[in-house]
Amino acid sequence: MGLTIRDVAKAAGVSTATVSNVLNKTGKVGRRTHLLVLSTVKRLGYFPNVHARHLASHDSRTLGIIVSDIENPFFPEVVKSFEVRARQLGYDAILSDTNYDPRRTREAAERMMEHNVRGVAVMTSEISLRLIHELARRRIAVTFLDLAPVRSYMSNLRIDYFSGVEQIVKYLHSNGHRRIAFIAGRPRLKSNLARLQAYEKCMQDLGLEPGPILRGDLRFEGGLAAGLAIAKLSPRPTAAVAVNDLTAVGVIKGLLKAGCRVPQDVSVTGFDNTRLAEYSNPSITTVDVHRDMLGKMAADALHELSRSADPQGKEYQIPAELILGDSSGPAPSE
Amino acid sequence: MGLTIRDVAKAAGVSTATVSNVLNKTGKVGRRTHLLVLSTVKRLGYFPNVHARHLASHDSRTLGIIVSDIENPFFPEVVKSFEVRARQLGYDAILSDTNYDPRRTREAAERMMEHNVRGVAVMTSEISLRLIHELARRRIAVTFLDLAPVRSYMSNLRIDYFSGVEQIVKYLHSNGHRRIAFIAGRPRLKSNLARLQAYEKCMQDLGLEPGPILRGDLRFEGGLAAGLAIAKLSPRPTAAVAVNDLTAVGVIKGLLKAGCRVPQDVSVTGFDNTRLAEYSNPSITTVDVHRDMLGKMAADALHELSRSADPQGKEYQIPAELILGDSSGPAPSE
DNA sequence: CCAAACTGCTTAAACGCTTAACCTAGTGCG
DNA sequence: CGCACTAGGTTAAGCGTTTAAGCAGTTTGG
Repeated sequence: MGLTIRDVAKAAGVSTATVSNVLNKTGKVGRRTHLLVLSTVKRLGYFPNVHARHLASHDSRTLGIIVSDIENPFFPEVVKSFEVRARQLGYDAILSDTNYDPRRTREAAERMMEHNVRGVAVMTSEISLRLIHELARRRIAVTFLDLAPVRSYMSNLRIDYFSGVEQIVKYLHSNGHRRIAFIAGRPRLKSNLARLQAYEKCMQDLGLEPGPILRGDLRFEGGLAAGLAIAKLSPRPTAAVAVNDLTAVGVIKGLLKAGCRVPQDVSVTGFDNTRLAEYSNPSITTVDVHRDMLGKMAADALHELSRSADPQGKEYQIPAELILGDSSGPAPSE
Repeated sequence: MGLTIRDVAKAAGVSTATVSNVLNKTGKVGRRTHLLVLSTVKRLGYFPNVHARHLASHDSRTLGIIVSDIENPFFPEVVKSFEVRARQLGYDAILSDTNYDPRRTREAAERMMEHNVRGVAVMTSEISLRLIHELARRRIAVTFLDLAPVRSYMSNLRIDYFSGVEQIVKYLHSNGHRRIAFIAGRPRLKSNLARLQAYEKCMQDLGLEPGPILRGDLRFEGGLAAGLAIAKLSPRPTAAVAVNDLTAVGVIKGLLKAGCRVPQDVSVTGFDNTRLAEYSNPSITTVDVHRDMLGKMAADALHELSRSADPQGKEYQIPAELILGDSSGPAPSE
């Protein structure tokens, strides 16, 4: 139904190959013809058909990104910077959301294969080994978030959770806090486990006894319950380190509901530096993991992998940075 | 490089047409052969090439969605429900983010044309009339959000802002509030203007004088400034209706900073029922505009438009629903 | 001054799939 | 029995691009 390259060629009085060469900027076309073709394209309102282009060129010039939940405030910024970077590098970007569901994760990976992507950024942990192999077999570059396998055609983006947690704990310690609680997430998730372990290690390094460790759920509700629980503890912790911002918001609400002031009675910290941290009342002391950088680096890593002849996987470190908010302060004097 | 339909056909000892017919469930293949082909597909790990499929079938079976900013908490849920519904209807879905930039909006629309989408949901106001015509010329179905043009191949999703604002104002009125301020957004945006006009109309209907009307910016900062300003007004309004949740959070913070209690001194309301409303401290009284429904209806509308022979545009109403939070209460006694 | 190299274009063969047209048995029916 | 159907396939012609190969005409270098 639409215009084809043939229509443009006919209108400009050249061959389709010439039109193609102009549009792909191969530099094989003379200046006059080049301009003639461009103006014809514009005049007719022609847009090349992506499907035909990919089919003929054996190259989709597409990168995919699979996230577990676009509604999770962690991801939109990652996705956005990924797409922006992909576009800069000349790629089309497609997004799939798995909703934490392994079946949907499989479908997402299959979609990537159907689209013949050059690379895919996997930012979910629900992916099976079988799928990873399947991707590798097709020479599809992969970057993972926090997962381990640095192999051929696979790179890894590693957020420096340890440093992030360390900065929080040291900051609290230097403000006089000694009883520092931790509100954990789901321990199955590697990124959660890393934070918990970092917390334990840091506490020990400072000569403090870790704990209490409360079980959260990465969600608001878990934080709320933890906040209520902490308020009732005796001796009460003077600080609570939550596994992420959302949980921290819950903790704060729980504490307030139980009559504790934040930060005068209890300091609370979050993790991830989502918008929530800024907009919360009080704003939350948190750790920025540079989500924008994360998306950009994922795209760069995929570009790198898919380009070189010997695609050696790499490990990328993403730094973490303490962001002070109003939810933390000096420990109350005993 | 990858497997082709020919490989599958050869391995199964049938023609490529048969494989194609099996995969497309045309029902033209016998039971035995059907199963044979399916098992061969599975055994080899074959996935059809989307580009070849679309090229040959003259049908991309793809729907697009253009949003202004995926980081804006309004959109992720819309996008998600759009994609889920699109998948249910058998479509692939692609997303473009314009970042409120007209140039990027044009690029997004061009991307949709390159992908030969059957329909596109335009959820941004930065789109030019020229582009809309261009889409119409290609028989690409379009659904807009809050924009007017219900024409051939174009439908419109209209959020019932009036009812939403009316519910808020009436609720405040019934709680004794008489001086109700309004924190506006950018008046150029139709959706913002609609809320402002609804506010003015409702106030008049209740025999109240509209105002003061403060200028916000749809953002946190604008709300903050407005909150500080309201605290200083004399006589001070007892309630502030903000154009959206984010602004409401700012207003609350501004009021608190200026020493006003929320909701004891001033009630504050938001709009959109984003996560923020729930997680804010205090939680915000707001209006739910059913974002999940919005995405689903957009996909349905596009499906409808692109399917029928006479694609008459329709108007869809999205209801609005008051959600009570802790940021509002009875007016203080004078 | 001629072969070689370059410039600027055209021709035509893919790419991996769908689908219309066609073929071959088997089946039902008057 | 003969005819029309049907069920279950196959063959081959595209779909709208890219790109290798080719081909004039012009420039370059020894």
